Amino acid sequence: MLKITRKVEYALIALRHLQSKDTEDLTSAKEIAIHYGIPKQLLAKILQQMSKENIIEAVQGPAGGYRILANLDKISLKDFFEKLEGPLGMMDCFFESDCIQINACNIRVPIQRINDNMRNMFSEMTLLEVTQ
Amino acid sequence: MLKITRKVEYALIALRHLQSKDTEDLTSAKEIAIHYGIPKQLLAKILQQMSKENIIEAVQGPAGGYRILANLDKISLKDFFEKLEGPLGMMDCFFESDCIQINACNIRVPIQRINDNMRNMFSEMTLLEVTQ
DNA sequence: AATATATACGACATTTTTAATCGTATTTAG
DNA sequence: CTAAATACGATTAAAAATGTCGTATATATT
Repeated sequence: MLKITRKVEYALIALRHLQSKDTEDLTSAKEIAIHYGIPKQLLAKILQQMSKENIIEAVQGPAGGYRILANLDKISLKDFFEKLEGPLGMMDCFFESDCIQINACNIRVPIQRINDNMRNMFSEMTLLEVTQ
Repeated sequence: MLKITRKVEYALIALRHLQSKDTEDLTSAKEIAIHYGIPKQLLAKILQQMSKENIIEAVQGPAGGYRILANLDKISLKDFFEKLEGPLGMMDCFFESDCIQINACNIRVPIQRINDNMRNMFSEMTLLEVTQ
């Protein structure tokens, strides 16, 4: 539990790789996939998603690829996680209304507190801190 | 991602329930299971595990049940999570040696840093804060 | 214009993890 | 002796995460 997904892991690896290149340089999904031993199609989709979220920029056609678009210093880890994986919550009941409990759940409030701490923590870290 | 498991959730609900009773009182798994709509056998196992970890105490036989044993103010959330779910890490590579990466992983160190922050956070919160 | 190589993306399949159940043994109050 | 509780290994079911397939589109190069 409390794990990040491979998706986020691959995204971070790719970002860090792009970060190490010159600003205008394009890097293909293939290059990154081979370099780090990541399934190519899977990585491609993740890069596409980051492109949709305007974190990176995609250029099509041969000799195409991706490069960093956003200012990574301006994106919090919390926002990054939520762009890729949706709302951040330690329990599903924070998003869905179909709570299993018959009686009022007795831990929702305290867990909410922990959750807020976690969100704060990730709000205070930027993507740049992780990728540089 | 970054979710706690049902196991931990059920454990916290049960602890909070026990916490609300008199110190010497015994409460059966059945009572808690019915009260909160939790599968009884599953909850029983979780209570047994907490008993093994000396967080609660079990009394067998009819009219048996569980009551709180440890000082919940002395158990950090980190320790509690690890007692139930094993070592806390955002990526598997912190425990297992079979990293998928061909080349040296480029994000291990930065992720380690995030991970330390998370562990610190949970180290500074006690079980009592969640269950009272 | 044809070709090769790149991104784009929905649908499907597989694998892993989590959650729940089953069956049986043991303990003990009444 | 019996009923009601805990103890626990083995198995099954469900859910989530991970990976693959197939096809469409864009574009630089020849």
